[in-house]
Amino acid sequence: MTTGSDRKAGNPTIKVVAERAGVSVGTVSRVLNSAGSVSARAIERVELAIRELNYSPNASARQLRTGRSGTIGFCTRDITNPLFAQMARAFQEVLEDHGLTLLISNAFDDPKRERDMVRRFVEQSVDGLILAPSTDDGTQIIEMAKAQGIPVVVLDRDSPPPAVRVMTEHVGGMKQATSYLLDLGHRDIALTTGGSGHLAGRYRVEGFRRAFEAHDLPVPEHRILQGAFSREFGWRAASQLLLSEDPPTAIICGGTPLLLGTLPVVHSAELSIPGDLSLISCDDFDVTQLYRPAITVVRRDIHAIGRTAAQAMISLIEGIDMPAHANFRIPTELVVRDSCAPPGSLPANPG
Amino acid sequence: MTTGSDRKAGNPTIKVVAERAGVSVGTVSRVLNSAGSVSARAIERVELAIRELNYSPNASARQLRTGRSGTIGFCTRDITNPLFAQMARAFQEVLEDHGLTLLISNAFDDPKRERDMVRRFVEQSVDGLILAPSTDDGTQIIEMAKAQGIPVVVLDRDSPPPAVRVMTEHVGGMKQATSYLLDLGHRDIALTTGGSGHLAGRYRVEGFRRAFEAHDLPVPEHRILQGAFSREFGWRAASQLLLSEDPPTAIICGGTPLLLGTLPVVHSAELSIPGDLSLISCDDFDVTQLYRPAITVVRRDIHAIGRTAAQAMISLIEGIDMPAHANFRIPTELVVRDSCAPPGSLPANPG
DNA sequence: CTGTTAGCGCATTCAT
DNA sequence: ATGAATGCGCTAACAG
Repeated sequence: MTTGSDRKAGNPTIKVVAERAGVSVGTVSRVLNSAGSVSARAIERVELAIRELNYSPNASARQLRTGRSGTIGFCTRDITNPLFAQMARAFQEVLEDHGLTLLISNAFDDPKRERDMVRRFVEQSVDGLILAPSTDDGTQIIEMAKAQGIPVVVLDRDSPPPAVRVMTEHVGGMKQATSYLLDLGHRDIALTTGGSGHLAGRYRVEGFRRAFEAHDLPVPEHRILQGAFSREFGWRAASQLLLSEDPPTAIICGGTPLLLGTLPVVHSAELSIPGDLSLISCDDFDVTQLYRPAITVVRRDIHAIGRTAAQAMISLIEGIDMPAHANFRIPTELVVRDSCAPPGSLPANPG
Repeated sequence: MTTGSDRKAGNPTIKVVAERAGVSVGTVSRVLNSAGSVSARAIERVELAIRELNYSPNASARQLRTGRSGTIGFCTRDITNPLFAQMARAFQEVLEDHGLTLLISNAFDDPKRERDMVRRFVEQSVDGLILAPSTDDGTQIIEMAKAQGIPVVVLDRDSPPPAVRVMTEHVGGMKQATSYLLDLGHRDIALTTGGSGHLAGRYRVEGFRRAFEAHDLPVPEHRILQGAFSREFGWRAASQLLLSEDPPTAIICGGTPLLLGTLPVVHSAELSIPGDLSLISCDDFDVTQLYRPAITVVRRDIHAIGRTAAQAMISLIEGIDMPAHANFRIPTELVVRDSCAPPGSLPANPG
């Protein structure tokens, strides 16, 4: 006996249910959708038939007919990143309450795949799309979705209207983190973050600069390393920074993947934190909380972001009036832990 | 101007494309599916029309007609868990090569939601389902899917045939880890892991026991804490273990969430690793690699598991003969790092 | 309150 | 090589 043989068992259709219940398909459809009025007796008989047949309506047919699917697509850059994983959870929490199902897909940080996934979602007639495109090219994707009249919520990224945006106060958050280091006495601070194609990257750089300006200090442009929001780049940047003749006394990592790339370099260079190097990361997940010393972070409420985005989506779908280019801004908070100290607290790296 | 107004822009249909290209819908369909034979000239005209109209076929209609959707559903217990997130990536890698799209859903560790999600997937007529049910009750879910004739691959869990299973060698892995500790001189070793409703939980306990038996030592049943694969339970178990009069000299955490729950307790009890306590975890992710001291783990190749499962799925779908109850077993490997030492290496916790 | 019917967009069979 | 016609399962409009 082999598997893969008995495909297409031919599930019961609404017609079979109708026959079994001794009513018409119209009536079955009405009880299925709690629409129109049906006699208690009919409801009972239909429900019985449904149970007996283990009937489950064919979503394709329903979608074809109604144009709606009851699903929302979320296209992540990398589902492996806790940022997106946690957001997905938050989305789901509110979408569920509205009978919507979240479908998650993973673009591997590849713009081409991203486009494919969005197209898939559109073809599947999702009722809405939550996007966090990997580059500003993402605009194209957003347009694509909107051209189909599908409501779009965009995360941490600019977007042509009408699309609702949910953004983080990166500028303020980064300015606060940088100022904190400056106040501690650091002057040689480095920032590693995502590329300029990313709004989040640009804003972080902006906040970094503003802190120096507010302190009447020159901005150390050469300490701004802007590459990608990847572990890989985090590693490269940290290597360049820490393995040089003249390492900075502090590093701010503009995202968890950057931190994950930085830590191994810190370890292999046998640098102690915060003795040899002060460290701040953006976003607060397991590593930052459990690492010893615990890492100071610029935190944002992922859950709040997720809920806000999902709520906005609901409003869009339900046709509730909403400013064409609504823009929700989520604040950040500096969580001070043990990874920062005044520079030179301990003798520098032997060598 | 408000959003949420211009819904249902009425995407072009195959009929519109046909008119524009000056051919029949049948011909358009043929070029769309590279089926039958079409003249080069017709192909050209159709493709042009498609581009001009930015046409994209309606998946619902296609699915309704063919019964296939080109999608595989993956129902995770918790997408926030790197285990599932990484598996998802691996699935995708191979599915993509076969033109299949992975749809991920998140069950929040709730069997009821799990059932809902699977039902959703079935209704959406996914071509296959990859499941890792949260409890043995999951059997019901699996049956549900199979009743519809949908190929199912089950991860780390028993299942009634026909469903392909991909399992980890938990018994051997745990036995090896326990033996390692035993050989180091530990006698009071605790194991925290998921409940008995989980195959992975049962197998780990089994391996733990076998190690003691192989050393002709009595099995410390009272040190086996079997609850859930959650951070919450990890925390409770560790608290009970470490905040007692008589703490064990070593703990094995049967999964990353357990470790994440254990670490905070270790910190607040001000225990040093491996001085006061030796620690081993199952599965190797960021925390275990980057934590100082780096944590010894029972590693399994998540990527291999994912690829194997996806390959099996492809075989099932393509109707390739495969033993009805095929069972792939994935080995584990003990990665020794710095979190274990002989017991009593340092004076115990003051008190 | 209920039955009948048209048609959603597409793949496919049968002619030609 | 192509066009015409049929029906996948369902909802919604209409008639009764």
